[in-house]
Amino acid sequence: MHDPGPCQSCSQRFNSVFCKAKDEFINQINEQKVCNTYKKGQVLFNEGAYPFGVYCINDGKIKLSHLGDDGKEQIIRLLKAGDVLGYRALLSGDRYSASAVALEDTKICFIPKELFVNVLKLDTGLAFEMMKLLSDELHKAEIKLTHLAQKPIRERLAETLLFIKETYGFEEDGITLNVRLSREEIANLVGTATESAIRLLSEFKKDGMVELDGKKIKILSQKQLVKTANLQD
Amino acid sequence: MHDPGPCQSCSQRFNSVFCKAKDEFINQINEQKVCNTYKKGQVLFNEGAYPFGVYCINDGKIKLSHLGDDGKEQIIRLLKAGDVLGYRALLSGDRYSASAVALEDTKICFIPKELFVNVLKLDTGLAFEMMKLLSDELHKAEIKLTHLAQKPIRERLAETLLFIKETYGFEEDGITLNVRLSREEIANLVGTATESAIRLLSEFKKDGMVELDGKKIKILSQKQLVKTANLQD
DNA sequence: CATAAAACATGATAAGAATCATGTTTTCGA
DNA sequence: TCGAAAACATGATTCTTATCATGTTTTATG
Repeated sequence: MHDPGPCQSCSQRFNSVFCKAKDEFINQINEQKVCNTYKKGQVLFNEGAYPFGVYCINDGKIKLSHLGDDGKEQIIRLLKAGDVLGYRALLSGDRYSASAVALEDTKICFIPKELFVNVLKLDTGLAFEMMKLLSDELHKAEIKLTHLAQKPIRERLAETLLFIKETYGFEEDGITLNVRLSREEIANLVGTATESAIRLLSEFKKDGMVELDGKKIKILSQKQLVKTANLQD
Repeated sequence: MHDPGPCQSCSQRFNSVFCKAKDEFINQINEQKVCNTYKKGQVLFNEGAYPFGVYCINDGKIKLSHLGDDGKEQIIRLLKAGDVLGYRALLSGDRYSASAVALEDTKICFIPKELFVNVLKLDTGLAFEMMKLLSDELHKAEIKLTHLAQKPIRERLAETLLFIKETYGFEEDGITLNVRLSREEIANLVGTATESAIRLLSEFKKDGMVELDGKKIKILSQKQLVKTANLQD
């Protein structure tokens, strides 16, 4: 349990999809929210479980991942403060299709399903924000899908490093990725074998693109990384 | 130009996402819709263009595809009568991220952006249907993404054939897939090289799972195909 | 109907990536 | 702080898949 204070003055108030929700509803959410702290590695929800609401990250980092048919993890999204999760299953009327696990100690507020749906019904602006969020996620998924189908692993790893940087940014030094991921997690993000991810990271190091220090990854040449990723736009 | 008659009595009235829209809005859509016929191979819209509305398929089949960074097509969705397309870009406020091409002669109604957005604002039920549609598509994309990352091509081809069957069904004979796709298109759906798709289809034939007659594909053993696809659920 | 172009097919080869094996380093809990 | 387990690293090998090459069949079009 933690107390991030009222939603109205939450540090993420204008970062999340709720940014445009009417004050009236923000007040309601504030009254009904339940806040919690999750330790690194703790599970918010598991694939297959029923959703009872949505989660709003106040501080910390979360990974969302599927289990493939042969039991291998595929990380489908990385989430940070201000991000909302759990809405996909809820809006589909499904069970969760992915598990959510904290990548570090994370503060999260839970908003019950009934309230969320009710606010969504009454606040058109929020509904449109939700549709935009879903559309954007769908877009990203389709791009990723195309890259998985068409790009070699070297390019995808470079792209993944850039994606991690976009998502979590750098530490104060301006070059160290601001998240600790295991090599296996990086592989499960790229969609490859752990050994391949390790090997290619070593190559990237040899090529002077990154510096490796345990789980710390420093980006030495973003330019070269972009080139290696071979992105069109 | 074609006249499918009024939306109120459209054959797809209760097949599309508009199934639950209020009569009042169906009337408005009916007044403002513009219907058109597209010949096989004709383009509805191109990746990069601005969306001016959404399309509702009255009859026919459409493929939605991205161009990968190296110019290779990746088919991301197959659409049929009752399906709506073009909403992703519109709701994101983006340009189209995919092109839409008719797989056969297709009758389509166009609904202008302003009307669509307006109806979405006023009809909560429709907004929720849209959110459900987007969530379902996102779910499918995430599953496909996982399979692309983790499954061998043989399994993915089997899965693709089953997917085509789910989408378009069989012809009157009950075994021939009710769509004509080139081997290249099948490959671009699976995410593989054309030659690999051809080769594996031949193997499937040898194994007695399918029968091939030009672009006609007959499913001889769906059971075996499911097994080959190695699906969990 | 003839003919060119596109699509299909199949073999050979090469490249990419997974898997297996083994050793080292780091992490974490008793 | 010690010891076991997990994570990391790297080489060797195998398997999968793409690419290249060539020939055949189908399709479209003047």
